[in-house]
Amino acid sequence: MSKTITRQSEDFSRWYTDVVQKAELADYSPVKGCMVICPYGYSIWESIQRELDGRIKATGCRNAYFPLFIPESFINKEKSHLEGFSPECAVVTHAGGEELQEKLVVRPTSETIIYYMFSKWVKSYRDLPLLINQWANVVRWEMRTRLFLRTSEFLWQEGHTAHATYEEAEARTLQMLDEYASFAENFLAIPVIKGVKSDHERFAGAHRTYTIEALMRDKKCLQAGTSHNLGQNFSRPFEITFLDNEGKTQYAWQTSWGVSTRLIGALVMVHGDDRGLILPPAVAPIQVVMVPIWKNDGQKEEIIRMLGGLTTDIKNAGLRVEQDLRENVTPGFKFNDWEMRGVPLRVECGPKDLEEKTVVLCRRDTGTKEKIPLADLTGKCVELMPVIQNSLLERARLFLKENITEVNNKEELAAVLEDKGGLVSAHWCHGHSCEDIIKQETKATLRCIPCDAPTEMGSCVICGQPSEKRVLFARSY
RNA sequence: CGGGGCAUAGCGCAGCCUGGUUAGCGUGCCUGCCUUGGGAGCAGGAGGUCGAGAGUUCAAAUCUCUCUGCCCCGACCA
Repeated sequence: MSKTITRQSEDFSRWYTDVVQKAELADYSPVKGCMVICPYGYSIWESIQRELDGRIKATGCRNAYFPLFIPESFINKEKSHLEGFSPECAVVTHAGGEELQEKLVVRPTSETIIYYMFSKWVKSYRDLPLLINQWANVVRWEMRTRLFLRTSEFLWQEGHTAHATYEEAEARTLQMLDEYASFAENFLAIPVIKGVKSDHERFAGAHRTYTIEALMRDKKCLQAGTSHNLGQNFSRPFEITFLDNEGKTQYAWQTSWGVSTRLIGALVMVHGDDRGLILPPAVAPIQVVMVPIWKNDGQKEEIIRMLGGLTTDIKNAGLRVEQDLRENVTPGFKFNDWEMRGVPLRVECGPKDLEEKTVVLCRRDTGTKEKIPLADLTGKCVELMPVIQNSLLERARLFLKENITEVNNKEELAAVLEDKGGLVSAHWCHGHSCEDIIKQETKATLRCIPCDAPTEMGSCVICGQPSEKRVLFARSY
């Protein structure tokens, strides 16, 4: 393994792969397109899970678990769902040494199997709303894969709900979109744009798809989460019906929503720099790392004792702290190593500090080093956590803002996408052919119709037909 | 599925064109010494079906053929 990672400016894509592997987030598996999530990477996922699971439950959902295998006929029940997913499904044809009577699809998403069960569970309007979430792995046989961003198997949570009215389902769809946006911004320090997908980019089987879009440091966009209003598209084929309070049979109105391990890829690409990962304190598995420095055995003992005391203090203050007592590597190596892993704060403690009753505190996000009196260390660490968290969010917000460009014609749109990159805000007629022309000519896709876009009369940058809102286009992952 | 490339130690590579001692280098790993305030140094050591199969030859990592796998570009894509 080489000592340095590729610079972002040199090759962002290689930088990303280097960081993911060298920070030990993930590794390539022997199975094509699949990845191994390493302990450090998995602890980030656990951190995401813990927080998001709490937020989801707070909205009234309960966790459940549905099978990995779905009867092939289930996938076939909803036409656009089938068309969307069947090309990328892994299918089990044999088991127990025999050919199966009905093939089993390894879930690419669980709408069908969950709604089969919903049809058994929902009988009365009193059973609604039904609010279920599951944490699971799903499989989609992608042609081109990238660690965390698109792998054949990935981990996610998928929420599935059933409601008595369209309005309730729409409200739940938007509620979860807001939860995701709030989670991304406040926990991951990733600012996002909330919006609606075009008909073309809509989830296979959905009535309407909402998205949160984030901008990576290479100015490419990433869909960081989605929330779908499914209408009655699934409740009809799966016969999820209930008797309303007038005794009439009604089909349920449904939603589904999810975020995945892709969020880890977003964390890397939104905050990272040439030294590696930068983790916001809220999500960081290790928030403070303690590095001892010594010249001889006498000092070593004394410094380790002092470090141990400080570590306990910091831990008791509620922070996630770890000591790096490895003896076979130098302090310099450790500095670089922990910077690679994105730990927000590093405490250096050596002979000089012992003498002066201080330590050196180094911030990962700014790189600044500060000499701190021993007595002030814990307080300072606690105080810096929200400061760093906020500083990362503000930095990312500014970057996002600076990289949304309004354009008013096709030439401008192409030029901005080519030279500046980022998101372009343009008028569009809602026609699929215009969307497609832009994709063909600029490789940019329609990311979303932003929820907060003001009404503004204009004309489609391709066909010139009237438009009431600007929408966002960008090249994306 | 179309175009291009690669396959030799855990990882990254050289050797192949022009066949010929015991297949080498960097890094990582192990042991010891010495070091430690920004990726230390020295010494010793372990580690190889040279992707698989067949052929040519006295002799194949090296030449020929077949197969397999992977990577890049395109096409495709929640």
